[in-house]
Amino acid sequence: MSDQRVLATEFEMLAALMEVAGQNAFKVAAVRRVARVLEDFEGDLRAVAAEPGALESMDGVGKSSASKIRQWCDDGTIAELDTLRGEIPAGLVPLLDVSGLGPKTVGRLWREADVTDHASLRAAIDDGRLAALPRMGAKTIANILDSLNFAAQSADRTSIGRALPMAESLAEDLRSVDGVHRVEWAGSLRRGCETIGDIDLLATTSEPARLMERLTRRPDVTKVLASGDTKASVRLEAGIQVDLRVVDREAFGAALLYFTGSKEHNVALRHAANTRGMRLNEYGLFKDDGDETPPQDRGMSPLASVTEADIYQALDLPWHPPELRESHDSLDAAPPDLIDQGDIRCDLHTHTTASDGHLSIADMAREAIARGYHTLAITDHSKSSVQAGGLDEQRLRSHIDDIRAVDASLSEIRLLAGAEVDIHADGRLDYDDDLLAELDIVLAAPHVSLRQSPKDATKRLVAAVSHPLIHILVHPTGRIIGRRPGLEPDMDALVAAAAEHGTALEINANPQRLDLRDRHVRKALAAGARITINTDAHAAAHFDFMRYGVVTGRRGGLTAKSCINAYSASELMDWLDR
DNA sequence: GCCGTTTTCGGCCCGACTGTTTTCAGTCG
Repeated sequence: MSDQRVLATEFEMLAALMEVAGQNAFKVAAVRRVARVLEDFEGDLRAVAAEPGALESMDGVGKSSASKIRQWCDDGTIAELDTLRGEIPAGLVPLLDVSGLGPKTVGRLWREADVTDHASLRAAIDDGRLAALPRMGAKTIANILDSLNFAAQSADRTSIGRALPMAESLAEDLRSVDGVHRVEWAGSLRRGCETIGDIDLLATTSEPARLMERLTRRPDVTKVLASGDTKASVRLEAGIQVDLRVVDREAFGAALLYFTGSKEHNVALRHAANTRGMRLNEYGLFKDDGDETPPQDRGMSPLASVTEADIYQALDLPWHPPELRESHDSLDAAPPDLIDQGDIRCDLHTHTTASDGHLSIADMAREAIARGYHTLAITDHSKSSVQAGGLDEQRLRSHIDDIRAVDASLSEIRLLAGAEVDIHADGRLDYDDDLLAELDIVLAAPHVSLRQSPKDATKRLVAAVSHPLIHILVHPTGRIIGRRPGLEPDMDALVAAAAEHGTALEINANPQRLDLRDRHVRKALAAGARITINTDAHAAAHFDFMRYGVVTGRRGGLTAKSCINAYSASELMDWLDR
């Protein structure tokens, strides 16, 4: 793992321990912010640390954190963190993730009931120590126990590939309730994050009670966590939490903005409002008259509230698409004109029954035609991918003939004969150049040796993108979200080589991969490299993964102009032949 | 701990809901 990733988890741990120790919440938030900055950092951290003042010039990093980072670079530890680790049991930190337990309660459990981890918390519940504490009623304890049991059997975050279809079906169900005017999802799902914590739904209706009842009485609800006039929270069988808020129609934009987040974007917006003599909450943007009582409770009319765009405009800020509302996105700079799914006109990475796909060449072509594409590349695995039925030289030659034959029979679409060629650990390719030259399109991919050192990975991938016959480096790191981290090449070096040699970098749209990831896309674009978004389809339904790739591109600031898939058929052919 | 067209000190987003309380602390998003 890279220095900054390791250090980010150290700062995250520092923040958690400070919380349990009862330290000032703003300090904790500041430390946590540094963890995020480190998480997002791309480049050579030690080089930056060695340059006087460079760390301090990063947003959110001050003198104290800079000194901790340098300390860690020098001797691998942070004194303050070591001290806290010595004082506070490590087992308390995971308790912060148990729903309903916050820093105050965890601190109390530790100091007043000798709780040090999950197991001792259960023991304290069993032997009645918890019930003996003030403000620890039967319901509170039952909720803690329930959360403990839930946490024990479910993953903490859900892939966007699972959450988005779920949100679509929930929203459809709720839209059918009498009186409902509108239902939309917000939160990290709307921002297109690769994993999401829970599904946030926002609704307008003339009959809130009816809507709340529809959600809380769904057959797949396993627990109702909260249920009020304007808010309900439930847990579904699928192990995911759904929050539903009902808002007034006139306040929908303010509410959507608020519940979409990110938290940091909201804070920045509210700050912007404050400096302009205004006050922003989920009911609208109001003139700040200094009165503590919320303006909407005093019958004040908002300056803006109906749409998100109204609010940005009233703040004199450019509108930000949800995908560009993260902590690292600037509030003042006008966002680029992001690519849309409608801009996508081809899929350049797909598989057939020749290797490990489920459909024939002709069936794949039909799926692509149904999606309005002008071109489809058939790119089965190369010989080293034995487990995937990779093609040896002879089979590939006959596969090329098969693709050309089907292509000749179709007028609606152009089929490209391609291959997804393994990049060996040392950077060599799985086929000879003579054979690669016979293909219309050549993809290179790392499939094995995904734990090699960053240095070796960089060498390997730079060799691939520098090869004159390679058009695209696909799923460049080989990561699988939540399962394996994949390669950690020097992205600066990789995107620079890709830009220099005119090789495109893929955003693999499979929601388990999303590789390149959003921040790498940003880097690639800054270096002038081309991006392509492909589904890696092995079956008909996989063509629909495209939207996850598009949203990842959008999070990286991708425009149609920089994306190969938005080219016309002739532009694409020119690019392939260059 | 961080930051500055209010500020180098004194703030730091703000409201809903729950549970345990007779007015509010803690958590969550």
